[in-house]
Amino acid sequence: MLAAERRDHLLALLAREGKVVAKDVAADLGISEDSVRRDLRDLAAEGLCQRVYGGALPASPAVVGYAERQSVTPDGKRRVAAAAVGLVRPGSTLILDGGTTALAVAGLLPADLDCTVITHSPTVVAALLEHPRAELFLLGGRIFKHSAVACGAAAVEAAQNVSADLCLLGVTGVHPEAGLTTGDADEAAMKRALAARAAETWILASAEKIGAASPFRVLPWPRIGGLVTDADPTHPVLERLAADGVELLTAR
Amino acid sequence: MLAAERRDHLLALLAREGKVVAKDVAADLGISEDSVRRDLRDLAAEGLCQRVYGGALPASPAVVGYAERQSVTPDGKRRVAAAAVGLVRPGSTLILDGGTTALAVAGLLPADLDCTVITHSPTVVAALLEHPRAELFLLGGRIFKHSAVACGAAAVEAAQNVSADLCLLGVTGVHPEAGLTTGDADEAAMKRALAARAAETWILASAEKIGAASPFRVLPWPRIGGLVTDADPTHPVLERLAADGVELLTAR
DNA sequence: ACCATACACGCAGAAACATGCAAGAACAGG
DNA sequence: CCTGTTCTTGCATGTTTCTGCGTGTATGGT
Repeated sequence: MLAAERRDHLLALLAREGKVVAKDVAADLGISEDSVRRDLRDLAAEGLCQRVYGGALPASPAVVGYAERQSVTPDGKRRVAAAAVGLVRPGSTLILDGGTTALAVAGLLPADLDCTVITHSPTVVAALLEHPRAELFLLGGRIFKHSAVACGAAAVEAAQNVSADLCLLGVTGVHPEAGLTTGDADEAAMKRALAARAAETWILASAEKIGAASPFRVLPWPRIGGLVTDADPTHPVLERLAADGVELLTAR
Repeated sequence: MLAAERRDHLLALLAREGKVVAKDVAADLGISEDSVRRDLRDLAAEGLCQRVYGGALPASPAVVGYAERQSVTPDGKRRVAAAAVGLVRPGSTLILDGGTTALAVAGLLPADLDCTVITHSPTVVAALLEHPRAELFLLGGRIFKHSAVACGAAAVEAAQNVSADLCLLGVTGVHPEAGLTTGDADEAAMKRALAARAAETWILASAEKIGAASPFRVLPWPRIGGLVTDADPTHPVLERLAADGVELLTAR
């Protein structure tokens, strides 16, 4: 049985039965419960299911729809997201970006987390609906379909009215000269607006983003609180960042 | 039986029966009363139910909305939604409410529909992401979790800046004296704001809503363009509406 | 005021979980 | 074809979480 096959089986089971019990599946397929748990954890990180004690339940259709359009969330993003979760303090206010990495963060936040989450991503909202103690605030605006987030003048303006302790931002490039970059101008403007409204901004960037550059700059790169990545800390770009006083959090 | 599943079961029961008796549920599911009590205590702590001696009652009428999201869209709502789709003109601007009925409308809109959709529901946005020619505008604000839509002052204010040709609004009650009603005050205010920004407002109400009344009024009922329902047009409430000049569209 | 029932609390066994580790398979490069 | 590497998988470990039971207390009905 291939790993991918197992994943498909779990998703199919989830769709058909409405739930998955780790123990039962393990027995049915003749594999260890650990593997099932590992698979479920990965699926949950991609927003394709909701992990619960003993197994998993279907995620909200909105999240599944978005997650399926993306390719599988690579391991790097999952690790980065898991590390970033540690930055979130209970009782604080968090600005959470859109995109797969930020979505993975949302999926990995503890279910009973007591904090306020501000986001411009409908998908992140959907992922956090089941968190009873999380207060959600959605920044509206024109929807940029490619990444399914609100962008444009209205969204940037809406962002002016909020303040937060921490902002977690995903980018597609972390480059010495270009700074922190992304692939769309409106999106870059929105990310910039978000970063400006938080006391501290941390960047989420899996290894393949380090040293890469996209067309539009979000921020000149020393202007951030820290960076979460799974890349080797000895990477020249990261060493230069560290020398500039940017805190690095290495995900493993 | 998973713990999370038990919780869902309790919420569904609460929505369907209007109450939960700890002893009965324990016997039905073959679990100890302590577990049921523990679950109810947790749910109450999350504001999802109201704990009473012997069991629990729904926290607010809005909880019904929450439970509805779990189950499949009933046939009546689907018929109403299908009929409402016919009201949407290509090239026009549409304000679409949150809630299951409006979501069903979103799901039934033709894939190549060329129009602008304004909504305060992240779920509706997710449903329309695959419509390449649809321009989406999301109204942000504090998320009202029970129905997963943006509400509150910020959302109402955001609504002031849009205008549309048609507004499709779901309500939970259509009553001769109470008017058009829903289960939450903020939600009612939001729906009112949406209706005010459209040239014409149509109400979506499946048969069980006709003659029912919820705590909070959205609009006094003659102030609408039309009503889509699958109820019998000879229903006294509908006849009175028709006499007041409200257009009726009967879904079959 | 009395009694039956519901309840909260603490406890202990059981189940689920995360983590580290090692054996094996798949893979890439020479 | 061989070798070193990476990835996967199952197992062992310790930890956390859940659940049912016993005890004593609170509540509501009679």
